[in-house]
This record gives sequence, C-alpha cells and structure tokens, in this order.
Amino acid sequence: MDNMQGLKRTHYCGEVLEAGQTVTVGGFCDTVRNKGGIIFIVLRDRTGVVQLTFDDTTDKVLFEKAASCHSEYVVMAKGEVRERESKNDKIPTGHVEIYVTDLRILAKSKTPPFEITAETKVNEELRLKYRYLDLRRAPLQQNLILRHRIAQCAREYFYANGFLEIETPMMMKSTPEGARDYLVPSRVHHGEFYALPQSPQIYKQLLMVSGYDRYIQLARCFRDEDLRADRQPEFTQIDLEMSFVDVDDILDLTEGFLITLFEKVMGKSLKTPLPRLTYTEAMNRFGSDKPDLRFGMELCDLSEIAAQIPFPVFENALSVGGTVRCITAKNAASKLTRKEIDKLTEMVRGIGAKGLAFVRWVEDAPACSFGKFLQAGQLETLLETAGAQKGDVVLIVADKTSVTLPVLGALRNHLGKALDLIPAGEFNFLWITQFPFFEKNEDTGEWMAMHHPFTMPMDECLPYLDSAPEKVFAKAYDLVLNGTELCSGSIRITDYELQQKMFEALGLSAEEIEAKFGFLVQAYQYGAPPHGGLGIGLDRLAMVLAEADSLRDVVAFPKVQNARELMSGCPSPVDRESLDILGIAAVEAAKEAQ
RNA sequence: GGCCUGGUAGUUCAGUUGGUUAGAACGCCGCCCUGUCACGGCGGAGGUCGUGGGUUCGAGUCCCAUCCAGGUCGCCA
Repeated sequence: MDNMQGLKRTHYCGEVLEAGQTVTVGGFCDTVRNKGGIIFIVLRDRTGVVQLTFDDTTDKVLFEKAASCHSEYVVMAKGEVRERESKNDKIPTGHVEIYVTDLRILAKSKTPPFEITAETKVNEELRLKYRYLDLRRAPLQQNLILRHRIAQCAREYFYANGFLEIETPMMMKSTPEGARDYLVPSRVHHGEFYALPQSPQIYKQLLMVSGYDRYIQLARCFRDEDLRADRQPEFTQIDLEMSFVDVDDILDLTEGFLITLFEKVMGKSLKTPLPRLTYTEAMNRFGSDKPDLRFGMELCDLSEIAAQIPFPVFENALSVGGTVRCITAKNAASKLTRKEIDKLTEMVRGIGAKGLAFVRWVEDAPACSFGKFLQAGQLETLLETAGAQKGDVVLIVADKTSVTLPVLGALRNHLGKALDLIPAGEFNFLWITQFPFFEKNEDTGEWMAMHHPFTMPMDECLPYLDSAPEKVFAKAYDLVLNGTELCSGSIRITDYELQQKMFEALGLSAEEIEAKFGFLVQAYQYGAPPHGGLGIGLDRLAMVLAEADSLRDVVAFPKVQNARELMSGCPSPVDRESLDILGIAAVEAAKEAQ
C-alpha cells in the first residue's frame, strides 16, 4: 500500500481542466478499462469523474500498478492534463484526461456487494445495510449536498433577518400529550426519565419570555411513532420563533425565505404571495388539509340533487347530517374500467368509506351504479352539477362529512398519480390557515385540542370558547408543498388567564396543569411578549425539492419501517450491568430473542 | 396491532400442471487486446431457492407457521 507523501490534491475530479495543467486528484476507482497496452481508470469523487490514462511505453512499474487497480480502490494520481484522442460528450470532463506520472494506491477494496452506479435496481434493504457504499452513488450525494445548501440558505437568511441561533436541550421533561416520547433513563434518579424532544416548542417559547426576540435552530426532533415514506423517528426542523408578530408577519418572513431558497438553491423564481386557503376551504375543495394543487379535480357537493334520489346509501348519509360529494375524473372512462373502479371501491373501504357510487360516461349511455333509483332528468342534473361530460367518470361518496371529505381527498390523490395528472418539475406551495381549534372525538363526543394547548385562538373567536367550540378557530397555519405538509406553526397564548381557560376547556385539572406545564405557566406570569413561530421540516423540504419518493433518500443514515437502522442494527440489547446501573429490570423477551 | 406486495448465484431477474444436473444478464476470477467510455474476445468459479415444519415416491413450485423488507390504515397534540 502506498502513502500520499509528496502529493497534495490540487483539483476535484469534476472540475473542468485545461490541457497542459499538471494536476493531482484523489478518489475512488469507478471503472478500470484495461485494453492491454493502455489502461483507462475513471476516478470518482463527490464532484464527478475524470479519466486517468496509462500506457506501457514509458513506465512499466506504473503501468502494472494501474493494472492492479479495481473498483472502489482509493487512489491519488498526479499527471498532465491533455486533450483526449476520442472525446466523450456525455460527461463534463469528457474532452480531457490525466496522463498519469505518479499513482498511489491508498486503500484497496473488497468487491462491493452491489455496483456503485448512479442508476440502481438493487434492493434497498441491501443498500441500507451497506449505507456507506450506497452514499457513494451520485444521486444520494447530490441529495445530501442539496440538503446542505438548504440548511446553509436557511441560516444565512434568518441570521440576516436578526435571528439568533440558540440550542435547546436534547434531554427534557416528558410530556405525555401528542406523539410518544423517546425516553432516556436516568442513572442518578432510578425510575425517572428524560425525554428526547418531539420539538423544541416549550423551550423556544421560553426564549421569547426571556427576550431573545428572534430565535432559530436547526433542531433535531424525535417521535416514537410508526414510520412512513415521509416520516422518520428522528428528523430535523428549521425551527423559529419571533416576538411582537402576528400571523401575517410570520407567513411573510417565511415566504421571504422560500423566495431566497428557490433563487439561490433551485435557480428558480417563486411566485408570491403564496396562495392561502382556510382549513375549511381546503377540506371542502380538496378533501385534505394538505392538498396537492398541481392538479384540479376538486370535490363537488351533490347533496342537493342526492336528496331527491331514493337511493338508500344517499338517504342514510343525509339522514345523519352527512353529505354526498364527488370528484370527476376527466376523460378517464377508458382507463377507469368497471374492474378498476372496483379496485378503487376496495381502496376507499380500506380508509373508512362504506362504498363508492359512480357514473361512468362512455359513449352515449352513462353507466350509473345506482341507476335503478333514478327518475327522469336526475342523472342529467347530477352530471351537470358535477361538471361531467362524455368520457368522464364521476366517483361519489356518501357518508358523514368527516368521512366523505378525507376519503375523496385520498381518492383524488390516488387518481392524480394513477391518471398521470401531476406535472413533473413543478413546485406548488400554499398556506393553510384558520385551523379549527378543537376537534370532536367521534367515539366519546369530547372536544380535543387539534393543536398543542398553547395555540392562540383567533381574536374574534374568543367569545365562543365556552359556548360553541366548533366556532373557535386557531391562529395556526401549515405550509404545504406538492401535497406534503412542510411546516406547522402558530401564534402562542401569552395571556395567563386565557391559558388557564384553554387548559380548562381541554379538561385538564389544576393538578394536571401544574404537574405537566407548571414551569411554563409560571414563566408566562413574568411578562411575555406576543410571539409565534413555526418549524419547517428540513427533511421533507429536501425530499420534495430533490423529487425523491422517500425521506430515506435525503437522510444520511435513515431508519427503516420498524425503526431499526440496518447498517448498525440498532436498537440493540445491552448487558445486564448497564441495565443495573440504570435500575432497569431485564426484559425476558429480549433475553429469549438472543 | 390490521391489510396489501415482495424474498431463487455477489446483483437484477426467469423458472411451465409438483418431475432429469435450478438458467440468463451484469458483476467477480484468469488469459488476450494501445483509444476505451454500457469497451471487446475466449475461458472459469459461484446456489442451504429467507427460515422451520407439513403433504408427496418426489417441493424453488402446494399447505401451515415464522423472520426480513416496502407501501398503507391505526398512530403522528
């Protein structure tokens, strides 16, 4: 094995070089093409590739060394840049090569378990086990570089706007509301636990009480809940909080960041102001509080005409105060065959609907799943209300409003993908505002806080706090990008009396308030400026901007669905002694699993 | 916890109604080749068919259980 004594890297592989330069590069051997009398080695680093060339006319020892190189060997090479005899237009450095005079093999490599190529069909499980090799692939490197640039842009923008970066604790008090906490046992206090933060929420609010006025942190957050493609148990938020602001101030400043981000990182301009929909409007029009606005297919209310039709499904829904609504898939009759609609029915049953009624308008005779209940003219009225024409398919859900809207929303998303309605390369932001303050638990009939209990109700809703919870809306807002919830925030309650009232409205006893939030409630009695903030999901933002399908593509070392990390295998059992120190009894099941 | 999908050389896949020695491509190893760049030519090695049971004269194939991975519902104030 060689060392790099006497060599100093002068260039990255992806830099475009000029003939005549003497350069030194380092990287991984991508491919080694040995033609017998001439050897080409494609050398790769995070910036790109460059071709190293050797021939056997000058230095036999050097040539033999080049011949001994294999994929993923780590080498440094010094040589003279020259124009290629045969150029390759497909790569940026394809017109030059480095004619090597000094080659150092710095590390050999076993044959990797899969080929390190940009495009890959290799099973993700294997790639995650060898994550450090997968991360050598250009697409993942590009994603992590993009993520870095987003983070850099965020820091620069918010620093320039007077924000201070302040770290908040990773070990904090467990608060049983909301998501499940990851717990950290205390060695000093057996039987007591820290929690990893689900978000720095409480601390950043206290920083406002302390007068720091504008705070930002790229905050690691932890939630012990099941994973999804867009949910990892640990993630990063661009977390901020500001004093002396109301909703619009925060939205405007955030939009300013997005404009800068798109200009600097994506090289695109962003149209602002971003659209703002109230929660109610978003639910009614798109069946979702995070609608994807890259395509239409809005929901349509058919309740009025449905009330005239003696179809038991409609009658049942309307009789319990429900609703009948539809979406219309334009020109989809040929794709959405009867069989396909059956599949959709199966799908909506899986998410809570009892079924799916439809009108499939092929040729001159619309086929209607409830045709035998129709009287003359009713189908025409229904189709007209739905805005349907020949070739369209109208998909109808009749149920409680709380079922109908989200089911149609999910169906809309499904069809958007299935019918290829979503344009590529488009970034569609919108704000969702005026969230309901409370939501009713369908089973118990109790009103629960939709957001955390420090969220400020809208000023005009304050009179209804006790009398009409359904009329109370929150100074809370979400940012949505292409159907993904990117961030969430609110104006916080700073008034002690109002905070007490909120806790009471949520059914918390004085003892519970004191035990859970005593320190916070106390803090707010010493003068709290009005404040609010939000947290932007850095991982999700990177995922959408990278046009990746999963957070795993923008997180260096992600966890899989069961929250395991396949490379290291964590979580893992610990020895008896470690548990004893922490005062934790061994789990029999864990022993048996050994 | 529920539902759906998948697991066969290092990798990606094929494998007929259950029937001889489980195939291909890429990768890997060896030899040849002075302009390759998806290099080429010749030759070669490489398999506990996820695991454990069962049915059968006979199981990659059928049945049961289980593990792993992905998606999704519940869950995520």
